[in-house]
Amino acid sequence: MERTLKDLSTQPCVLIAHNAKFELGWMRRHGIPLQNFLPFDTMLAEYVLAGNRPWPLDLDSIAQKYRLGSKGRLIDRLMKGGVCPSEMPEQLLAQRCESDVSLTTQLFYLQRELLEQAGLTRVVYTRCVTTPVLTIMESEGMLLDHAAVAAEYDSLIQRRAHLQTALTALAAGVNLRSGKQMGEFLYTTLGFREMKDRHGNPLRTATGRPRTDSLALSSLTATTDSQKHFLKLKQEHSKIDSALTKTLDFFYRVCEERGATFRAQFHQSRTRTHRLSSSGRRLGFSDGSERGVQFQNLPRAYKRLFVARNGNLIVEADGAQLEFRVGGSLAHDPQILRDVQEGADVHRFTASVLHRIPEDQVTKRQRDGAKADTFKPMYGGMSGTPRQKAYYEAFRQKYHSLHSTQQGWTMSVLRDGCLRTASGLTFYWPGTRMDQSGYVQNSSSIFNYPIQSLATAEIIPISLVYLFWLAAAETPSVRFVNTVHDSVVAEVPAKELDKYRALVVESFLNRTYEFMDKVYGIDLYVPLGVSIRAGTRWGEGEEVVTSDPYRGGSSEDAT
DNA sequence: TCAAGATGCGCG
DNA sequence: AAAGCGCGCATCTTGA
Repeated sequence: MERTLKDLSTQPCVLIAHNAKFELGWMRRHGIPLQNFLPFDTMLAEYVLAGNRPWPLDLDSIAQKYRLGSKGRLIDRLMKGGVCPSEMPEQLLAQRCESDVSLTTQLFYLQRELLEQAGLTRVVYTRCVTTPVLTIMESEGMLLDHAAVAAEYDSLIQRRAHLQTALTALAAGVNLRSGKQMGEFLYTTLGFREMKDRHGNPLRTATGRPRTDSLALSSLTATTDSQKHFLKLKQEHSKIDSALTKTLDFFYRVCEERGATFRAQFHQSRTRTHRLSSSGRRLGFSDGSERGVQFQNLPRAYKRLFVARNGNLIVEADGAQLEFRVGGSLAHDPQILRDVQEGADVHRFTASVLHRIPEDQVTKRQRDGAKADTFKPMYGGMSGTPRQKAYYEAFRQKYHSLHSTQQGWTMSVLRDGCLRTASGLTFYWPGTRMDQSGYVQNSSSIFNYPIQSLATAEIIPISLVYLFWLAAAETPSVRFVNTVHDSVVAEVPAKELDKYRALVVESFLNRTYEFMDKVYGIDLYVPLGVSIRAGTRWGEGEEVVTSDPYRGGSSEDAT
């Protein structure tokens, strides 16, 4: 007897598909509930087997690699050419569907063996259980506040016009957006001296052109008032121009023409560390332009332009110091554990070394300025001023267990060309060598991948999946709208806020510990923490930090 | 005229 | 000689 997908969706069911999010998206649009489907995604399986190797992930390429034959090219060409399936030869289309199903099935059986041999089955399922959640989240989109967007847009448009007039007077005929023209103007016409490294070599772009980005501009020594004036105007112009062209112009049009809501996609197989990436769904506008904005690099200052639907609250849950703590767990670093237990202010330590003063004399300004340096040495950062280097050295000494663990990773890559990490996911750096000075190629990536990967490709997705399904059962009117590496954003009715907060703590801490232990055999040595912020607009509201209540951590208000 | 590369800039 | 990691999008430049 034939059963429909809708029948199947009422009981637990494994769905085997290549790029399952695509199929799940169609099922969702047809009103089929997704909670009973466990996908096995052959694309994600291949991605997990690849680790950080850039293997092709389309079904055709994989089928060829496994010698499963190739699917018909004609339908592919028609699809690419934008032909609607209803216009395609029915016979060919049916053949193509059957061939896809057959290829995917054969691929599944082959991958199942390979994954088991490699100890990667659990990693694949961790990826796969995230897919239905992302499918639903992608379909929600995020809502802008029309009035707030319009006000910000008008003010930036005006300001940019003003800056443009002023800059044109100072740099007639120079295209402010052209690095080439800007470089000639700065370093030839105005005669600025380029930023140099400590050996006196100019810091150039990859192709040897002088840099004109904001960092380079702020390093220039302006001698005259008009030079100072120009630099100031140009830096402000770059910032405003980038905000307008990349973000606000799009927001404004979305509000005017698209009901103030826009969507993005999440990609599970794009990054080397297996964290997610995002890209915007492109929208066409009345001026003929077509553009999109992704969800993971929105300017922080513009979070306040987003609101929840139905007058609800926007709630952001954030993994506290996530990579630092996960690094501490992987290395069993007692100093990181102490820092977390005592709620130490890591940036204050940075500032005290940089400014050579005791920690209790560090000002807020010095502390904030030190933030950029704090975690640079965690991923192998070495270069900088003598004081920065002194700090990097101090970091390596203070967290010596972390550093020696990372060196151990580097040594095993030198020996084997690859590194198997805590989850089993393996990264490959073939041909890695040490040079005369003792510097190992790829060492920064080797320091980073195991930490970034466990933190943002395993821990947060699992927390998200637990939170999503707990909320579906207990606070069903909560709508999940975004996730950004260490955070989850949801729209929550005010009267359900307390209940939702409890679910966040339960999922980000207890359930995640349980999963990491049962599935991966990983006992997190440093407790995780989660901070929650709830407000009418995204990013507003008091932040409340919770450390693990069962591991001696404390609950405190963040400052 | 078009595609690919380079650059700059936003986020964690 | 130099050396934090990971992304996506807009714009300009380059080369065919």
